[in-house]
Amino acid sequence: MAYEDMFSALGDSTRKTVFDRLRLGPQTVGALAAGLPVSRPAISQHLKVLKAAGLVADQADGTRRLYRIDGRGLAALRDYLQAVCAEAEAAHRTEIERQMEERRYG
Amino acid sequence: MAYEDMFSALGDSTRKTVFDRLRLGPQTVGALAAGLPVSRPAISQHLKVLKAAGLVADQADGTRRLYRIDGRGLAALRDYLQAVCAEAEAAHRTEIERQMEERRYG
DNA sequence: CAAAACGGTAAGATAGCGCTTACCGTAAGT
DNA sequence: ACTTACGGTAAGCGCTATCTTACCGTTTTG
Repeated sequence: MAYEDMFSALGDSTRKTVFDRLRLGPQTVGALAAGLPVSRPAISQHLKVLKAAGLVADQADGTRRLYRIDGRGLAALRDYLQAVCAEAEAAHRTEIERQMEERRYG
Repeated sequence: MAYEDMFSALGDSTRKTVFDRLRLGPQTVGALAAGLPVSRPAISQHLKVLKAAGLVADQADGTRRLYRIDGRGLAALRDYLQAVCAEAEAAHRTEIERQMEERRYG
């Protein structure tokens, strides 16, 4: 399940922080690691997970490697939540309606 | 961070399944456990996590206890993703524009 | 061609998560 | 009042995720 991979990826504290750093713009692995209290290899591993989940994309730039947020994966997750939200809201409305009905005739 | 708790909650396979079951309507703990390959206490623990994350709400009904999806927490998460999405799209647009500029004058 | 910069991967240690069984409290039925 | 149904909590165990250090390949630089 792809959605689950995304949720799981953003569910880790360090990974969520890396993701939020990338919101400021594309970053190299070293730059990301420099601002966090974990080693560079750890960041590499986290980026691998985020990439597998479709939340970030990478691009070679010499010996460096630029990582950026992948808007497509993000949009997919947003659409999923939007759908569930609409569903829940509809269920809530019919529930309210049912209670009104109950009060009138029950 | 509340968003992180939500992501983490939905990042677990069993918990995501429980959540999806609740999309069909309010359910008791026993009913949820009956349809899954884990014990009832495990379901209780998962529901506790989902509740702490603000994704589900519970309501006593005799000795039973009805769990339902909490639309407010869900909406908050959706809004967060919507904001990040808009941000990423804006960044993407300015990036495209920068490249066009580069091609014209660079 | 040598050296340095950058980053991915392997191996291993440790902490935390998810599961189970056992137990307890509370509410409903007889 | 006794029994049954329902569900939350505690204790313990195994597994996986995350971290570290060590190592290697690739690309730029002197």
